[in-house]
Amino acid sequence: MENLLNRTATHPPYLEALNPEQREAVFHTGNPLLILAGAGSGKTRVITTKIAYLIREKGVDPRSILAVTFTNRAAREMADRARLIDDRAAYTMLRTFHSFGAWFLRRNGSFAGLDSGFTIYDDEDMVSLLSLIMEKASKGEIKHIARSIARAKDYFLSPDDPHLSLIDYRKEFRRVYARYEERLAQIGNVDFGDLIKKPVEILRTQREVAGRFRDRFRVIMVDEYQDANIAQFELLKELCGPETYLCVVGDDDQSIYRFRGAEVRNILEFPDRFAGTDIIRLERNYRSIAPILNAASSVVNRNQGRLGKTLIAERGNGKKPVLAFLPNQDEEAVFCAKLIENSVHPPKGRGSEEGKKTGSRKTSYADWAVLYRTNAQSLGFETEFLRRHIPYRVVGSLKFYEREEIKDALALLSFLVNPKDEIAFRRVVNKPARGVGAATAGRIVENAAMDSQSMGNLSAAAQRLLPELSAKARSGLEAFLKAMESGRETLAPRSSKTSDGESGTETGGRAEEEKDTPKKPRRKSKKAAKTSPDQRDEGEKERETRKREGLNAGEGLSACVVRLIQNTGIAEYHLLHDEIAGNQRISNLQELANAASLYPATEAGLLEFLEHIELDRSLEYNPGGNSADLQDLVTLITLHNTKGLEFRRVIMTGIEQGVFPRDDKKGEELEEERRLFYVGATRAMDELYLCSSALRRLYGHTMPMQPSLFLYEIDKTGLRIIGTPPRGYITRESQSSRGGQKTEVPTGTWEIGNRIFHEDQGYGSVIEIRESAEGPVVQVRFDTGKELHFLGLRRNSRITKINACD
DNA sequence: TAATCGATCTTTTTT
DNA sequence: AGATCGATTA
Repeated sequence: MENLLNRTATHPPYLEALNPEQREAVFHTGNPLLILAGAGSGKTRVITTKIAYLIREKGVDPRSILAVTFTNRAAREMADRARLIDDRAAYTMLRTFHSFGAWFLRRNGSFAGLDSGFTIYDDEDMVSLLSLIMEKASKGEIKHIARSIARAKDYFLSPDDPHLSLIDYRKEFRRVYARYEERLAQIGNVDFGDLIKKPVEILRTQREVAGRFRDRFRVIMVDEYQDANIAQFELLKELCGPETYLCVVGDDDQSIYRFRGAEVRNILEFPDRFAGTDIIRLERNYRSIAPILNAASSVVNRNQGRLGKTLIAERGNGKKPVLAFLPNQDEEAVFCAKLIENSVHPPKGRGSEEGKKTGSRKTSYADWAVLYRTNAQSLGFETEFLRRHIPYRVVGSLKFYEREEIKDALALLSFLVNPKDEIAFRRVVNKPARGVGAATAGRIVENAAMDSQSMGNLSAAAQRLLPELSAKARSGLEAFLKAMESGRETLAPRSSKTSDGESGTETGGRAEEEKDTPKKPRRKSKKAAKTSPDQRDEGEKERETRKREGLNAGEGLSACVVRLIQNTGIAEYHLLHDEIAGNQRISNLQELANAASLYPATEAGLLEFLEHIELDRSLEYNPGGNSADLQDLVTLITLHNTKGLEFRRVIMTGIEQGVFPRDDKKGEELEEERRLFYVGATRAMDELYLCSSALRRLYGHTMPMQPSLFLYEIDKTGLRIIGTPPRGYITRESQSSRGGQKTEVPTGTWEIGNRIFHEDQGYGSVIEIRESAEGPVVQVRFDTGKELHFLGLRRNSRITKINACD
């Protein structure tokens, strides 16, 4: 078949660019197709080309194509690239799994007792709801249960499922989960898991709905299939009828979301689940030079459970990856900064030579990415980069929306669209204090539940209860209700009974498409979650007073936001409540209002705004001036977030045992960490740097670190090693059987001559040891010449023994 | 009733 | 270091 395809006359240029395997994947029809696409093998190109090909060569209606991704970024990129080939691609439905689920439920949720005006609860809301159910439990327990419930939904397990104990074996789990579901149903909202689980349930029970969807989507494509969880697999199964063409793309070596319920099993067993599956492998890597690919592969090759594939480096040979041993995390940041500075502004004399090596291409900040395992690690790099004026952006899910004041404002908005939202109501009804305490709030909630008339409407219940309350509570509650009403007034009257009357008949079907397609209010609110400290100027003062008197209401929905946060007193509350950060909080609220201005001042617009916030919190901020023309930035990013991205030069940091991988990782979890390493390393096109520090501040203390297990799994001859390797690294064979072996420096015993590190004093040596009632006292002479005594066994000691490796 | 202090505990990844 | 919890205080 491949030969045949190759011989076929001339293809349009957009197809000419493909290699034979890619072309085969694009042309494939009929059976289900599994594309095993290694890192950098051009899978996005295949999917987007395939969409375009189906539309223009096969006459497929773009509206009958559904393409699902896992991240909003991937969805966006795919849409852009497909549209570039053929603008009709704009009419394909290209969404994340969760946004597709939300879209589905807005139209068909009534079959699950869901009103179209639902909002989506995030993890924090989940915890709030659970704490109402588990009154006596600690926050930790509640969080644990919340995780279990989320996981249960990932695995498509309901409270009555016999397999539930596989998720959480505790007896009460089933009961709590059931009550949680009940309560959530009463409120009329959904959590993340529901966005997948509920559509499956509806498709299974409503044959007519399932029929309509199968009718509509004749082609379904799934990107990053290795990240699909069981519930998502079930959703695909329900969407696929006998006529549906299903094509999934994935790479088992890049499965890094197991902790979130992703099942590699899905991809491994795909051919068994979908009869007659054809498999196409894309193994030509166009991104990285061979030495980088070798290093990445040699780590992931240690894994047991994988399909196994061999990537071919189409770009050929090049520079070996650099393995840098640094003394501590501050030096690590300095190392990165210098590396970047030197490449962007090469020291004179060496510049031309450097230029030859990397080709004539000029190096820019944007060529660089600094990768780390946990978000917290970004801080050190930010500090160092700020100091050196290295422009950077931080990519990650933004905590902006998790801030107290923002959550408060969102709760007000949520309560406006869904007056049954108990969580939102409880959050803001007594904020600021209005004399409506938890007891009164509880009464209102109960009353709303009892009374059949109000159908759980808390506003109505509150209104009704007013006469029975104490004078203080009454006036407070009245003020709250009035403030909510004032917010409602800013919204255009519900014109044509928006979308909630479509009980049943509505489908993913015909005419409502216009609003799903390209327009979408883009432009992100580029707000820094952290603000650079040196931002206070004189103009600030003036703005402050203006804010004190009233935030400026822009157009659209922002009027609603502003009205609510003013009239409820939430703005004032935060201003007065937090002496230090009050003003910051106000400007955060203003920022939220600005973001809202992009949406129409209608109930539908408000829903859209809320959904957008829940479903896409990815945001990046660059703390330097946010002048739009400053686009040449270094990228700071977690390993997880890099999937799908590529950079010319990548620095992977913190490759130490205990950080990456964490010490408690073993078995399947350790394999996932290896895959994470693989993902990170294969982002690099030209240059890869691996950093490992001897000391790291961790849990508030400076800890001695050992190189990551993964560094032992790479052949040393394939690396260029700089810095001082710890004892043992050079001599130890690269072997796989090193796992679990602990190599710590014992702190309990002290000898004269031991090298130590003190968090304030720096490095030093033990010069004397005495016994005391409280254990050994060590006398240390620091390299600065200073001498101090320490209790050698104190657990929270600020002094740390280190390997004398230099 | 709420704020505050100190002791104690837990440290990921994200739609 | 930061979050969280309990007890104590105003």
